[in-house]
Amino acid sequence: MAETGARALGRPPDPDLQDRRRRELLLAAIDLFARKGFSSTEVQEIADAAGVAKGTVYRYFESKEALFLAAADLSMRELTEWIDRAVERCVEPVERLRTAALTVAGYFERYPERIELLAQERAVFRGSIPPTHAVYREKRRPRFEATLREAIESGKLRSVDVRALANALSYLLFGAILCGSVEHSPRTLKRLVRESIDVVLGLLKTGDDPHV
Amino acid sequence: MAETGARALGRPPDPDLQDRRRRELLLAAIDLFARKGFSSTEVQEIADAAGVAKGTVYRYFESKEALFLAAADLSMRELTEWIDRAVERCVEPVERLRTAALTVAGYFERYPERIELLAQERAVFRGSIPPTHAVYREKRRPRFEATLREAIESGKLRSVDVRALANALSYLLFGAILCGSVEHSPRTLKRLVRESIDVVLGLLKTGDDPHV
Amino acid sequence: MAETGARALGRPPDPDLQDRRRRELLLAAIDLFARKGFSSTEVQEIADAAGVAKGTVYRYFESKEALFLAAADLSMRELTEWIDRAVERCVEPVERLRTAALTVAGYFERYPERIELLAQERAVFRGSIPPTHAVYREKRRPRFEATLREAIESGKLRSVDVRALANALSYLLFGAILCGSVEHSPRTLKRLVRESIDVVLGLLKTGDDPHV
Amino acid sequence: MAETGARALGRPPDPDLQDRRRRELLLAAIDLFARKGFSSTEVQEIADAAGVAKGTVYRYFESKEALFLAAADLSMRELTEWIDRAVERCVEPVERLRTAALTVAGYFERYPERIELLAQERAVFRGSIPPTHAVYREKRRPRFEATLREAIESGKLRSVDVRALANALSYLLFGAILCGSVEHSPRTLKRLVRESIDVVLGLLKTGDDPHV
DNA sequence: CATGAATGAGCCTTCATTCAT
DNA sequence: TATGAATGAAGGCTCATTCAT
Repeated sequence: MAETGARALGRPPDPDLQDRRRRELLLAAIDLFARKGFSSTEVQEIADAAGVAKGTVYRYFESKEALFLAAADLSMRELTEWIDRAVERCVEPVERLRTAALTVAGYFERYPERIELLAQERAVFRGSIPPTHAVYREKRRPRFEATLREAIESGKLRSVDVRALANALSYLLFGAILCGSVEHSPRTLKRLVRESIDVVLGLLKTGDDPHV
Repeated sequence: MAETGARALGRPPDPDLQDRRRRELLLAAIDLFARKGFSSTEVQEIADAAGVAKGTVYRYFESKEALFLAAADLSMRELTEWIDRAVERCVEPVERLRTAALTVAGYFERYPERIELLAQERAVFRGSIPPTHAVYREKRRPRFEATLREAIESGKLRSVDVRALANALSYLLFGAILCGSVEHSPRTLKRLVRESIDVVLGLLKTGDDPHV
Repeated sequence: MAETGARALGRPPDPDLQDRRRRELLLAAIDLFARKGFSSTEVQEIADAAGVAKGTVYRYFESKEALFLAAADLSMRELTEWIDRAVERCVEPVERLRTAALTVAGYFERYPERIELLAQERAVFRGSIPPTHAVYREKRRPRFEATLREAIESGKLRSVDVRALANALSYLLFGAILCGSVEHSPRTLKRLVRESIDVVLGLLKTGDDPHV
Repeated sequence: MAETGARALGRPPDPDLQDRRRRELLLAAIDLFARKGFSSTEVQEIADAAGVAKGTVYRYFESKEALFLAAADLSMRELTEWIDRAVERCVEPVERLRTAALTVAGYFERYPERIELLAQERAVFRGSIPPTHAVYREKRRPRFEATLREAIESGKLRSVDVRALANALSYLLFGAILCGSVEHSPRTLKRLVRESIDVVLGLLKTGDDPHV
C-alpha cells in the first residue's frame, strides 16, 4: 500500500516502514489494552500482534505507559477526524449537533474496543494526566457552544443556558457510550444515542410538539 | 446485624469484631483502590490501613479481586441507601427525580474517591462481570420509569418516550459524575448535576416556558 | 546448633533462624560474587545456594547491590576480628606489626575468594561509596601508627617518618594480597607477604644487619 | 604503522582512517569504561563518543569484552612506553628505580581514570585471563631485578634478597596507586608514591642514616 | 483465628549483537 | 565498508497468595 517507488534509496531508514510499524503497534495496543486491560496486557503480546520483537516496541515507545497513551490519543484523534469529516457537510446547526453525536456513536460502534480505552486510561493514570477524552472534549467546546448559540439565535432551538446545555449533551453522550456498550450490545450504540439525544433535541425544538 | 446469639459456641468467633473488621477492610479498600488504582494498591497497604495482618485479609476475602468487588458493592449499596432515604420523603414525581439525581451528586461530592471505583471496576474486570453500577441501575429502572410515567400521566411532564427519557437522564447523570469530577473540582459536582438536569427537566415541564 | 529450647513460643519470628538465614545468604553471596563477579551472578543463584526462594533474598536485603555491600562488609569485619584476636597476644610492637600483616595474609589464604570482593567492590561501585577496605583501613590507622611510633621510640626500629612508613606498609600489604593471589597460587599468600614485609622490617630493624 | 603500501587495492580501505578510528574507539572505551565501569557502559556510548555507528564498533572489535581488553592493553602499553622513555636517561640504578616508580605515579596522575581499568579488568574477567598489568609487570621483572642486583653489587643498596625486594617494591607501588587514588585525590599520587618509595629506598641506602 | 515470613511466577526493560541496505 | 534498526535473551524486582506457628 502506497509502496509506489519509495524506499529505493538505500540508507534513509525508510520512514514509510517506520510509520507503518508505529501504526501497527498502536492498533495492536488499542486492541489488546482494550480487550485485556492495561496491566493484564504484556508488552510481548503487543509485539507479537504487531509482528515485531519485544525490543522493537521500545524503539517506538518509551514505555508501556507511553504506548498506552499514544494508543488512546490515536483513538481520540481518529474520532475527532470522523466528527470533522461528518460535520463539515452540515449547514443546519441542529443537524450538525445530531450528526456529531451520531458520528461518535458510529465510531464506537465500529470500534467497540476503543470505548474501553477511555475507562482504562482513567483507571490507570489516576489523575496523573488529564484524560485524553477530556482534553479533546475541551478543545471542541467553543465550536460546540457556538453551534448551540447559532441554533438558538436562529430560532431553531428554545432559549436555554448554553453552557449548561452543552454540558448536559456532552455528559449524555459520554454516559451513553460508556453505559450503552455494557448494558446492551455495542452494536446498538447508534440507536441508543439517537434515541437519547432525540428526546432532548425534540424537547428543545421550538414549536410545541416534542415529537422527535 | 441480626447476628445476635447465632452460633455462639464459645469465645473466639466474636461476630461483632468480625463485622467491624470486615467493614474496616472494605473502607480501607475503597479508599486505597480509589486513590491509587487497583493494581497499584498492594494488599499489604490495605491490611496496614485496616490495622490487621496481611494474612487476615485473606480470611475475609477470597482474593484481591473479591475484595475490590465487595468494596465497589458496598459503595453502590450505600449510594442506594442514600437515594432511598432521600426519595422517600418526596411525593411529587418531578421533585423525586430531581432529588434522586442530586442525591447521587451529593454522595459523590461527599466521597469523591468512590467515583474512581466505577472506573476501576470497569477497567479491571474487563467484561468478566457486569459492573456493579450497571447492576444497581438496572435494579432501579422499573421504579425510575414508573416515576416518569407518573409525572407524564399527571400532566407534569410532556409526553415523551419513557424508556428513551429514562436512558437519557441516566446517561446524563452518569456522564456528569464521571466527567465532572475530572474537569472541575468534585466539590462542584452537585451544582454541575443540578444545572445539567434542570435544563432537561425545564424543557420537559409542561407550559411553554422552559425556565428552570 | 544453639537450638536449645528456644523457639517454643510460637509468634516471635525466631530471630535465630533469621540470623542464620541472613548469614547463609551473605556467605553464598561472598562465594558467588567472588567466583563469578557481581554482574554475572544472578540473585536466583544466591537464593539457590542459600536454600531460599528469590523473594526471600529481598526480605533480607534491599537490592542486589545492598547484598553485595553487606557481603563485602561481613568479609572485612571478619578480617578485622582475626587481626584483633591475633594481635592482642603480642606485646612487642614489631612482632605486632608482623603478626597483623601475616594474619591478613592468612585470612585471605583461608578465604581466597574474598580477595575478589575487594576488586569487585571497587569496580562495581565506581566511587559512589568509599570502598569497605579503605574504610576499615582508615579506622585502624591510628592504632597502626601508634604501634610504629612505639617501636621507634623504644629503639626497636629506626627513626623514619611514621605516616609515610604506615602508608608504605599498608600499600605493600594491599598490593601483595591483590597481586599475589593472581600471580601465584593464593596458597602461598602468607609466604609471599612474609617475605615482602620482612625485607622492609629487616631494613627497619636497628643494628646494621638487615637480615630478616 | 609500516602499513604503507600493503594491500592498496583500491580506495575504500584507507588504513590511516582505520587506524585513527581504532584509536579513537580505544580512547573512548578507556574513558567510559574507567568512568562508568564495564557493565554500566553501553557499546552505543562508546560508538557515540568515537563518532561512529554502533555496528562499526563490531568491525573493529569482536565484542565488548575484546574492546575492553584492547583498551586495557593500550593503557598498559602506553605506561610501558612512558617508563621506558623516562628510564633510558638514568644510568644510576637507584635513580632508575625511583624514576620508574615516579613515572608510573605520574602516568596515573595524568590519566587518573585509567587506574580504574586495572580494577575493572580484574573484576570483569574473573581469572579467565591473566590481568594485563600482571602480564606487563612480569615482562619487566627481569630488567627490574637486574637493576636491583646492579645497585646492590655496586654497593649502592644494602644486600637483601632481590626477589623479595622486587616483589615488595612492586606491591608497594601497585597498592599505592590503587589505594592512593581512592583515599586521597589522584592529584597527589606522585607525592604519595614518592614518600612511600623513599622510605624504603632510604632504608636500603648504605650508610647508616635512613633519611630520605 | 491471626500472623507475617516465605514463596515463586510474572513482567518490564535493557542492551550486546546481527544483518539488510 | 558503515550504518542503525531489529532482535530476543537475560535478569532484577514485585507482590498476591500460602501456611507453619
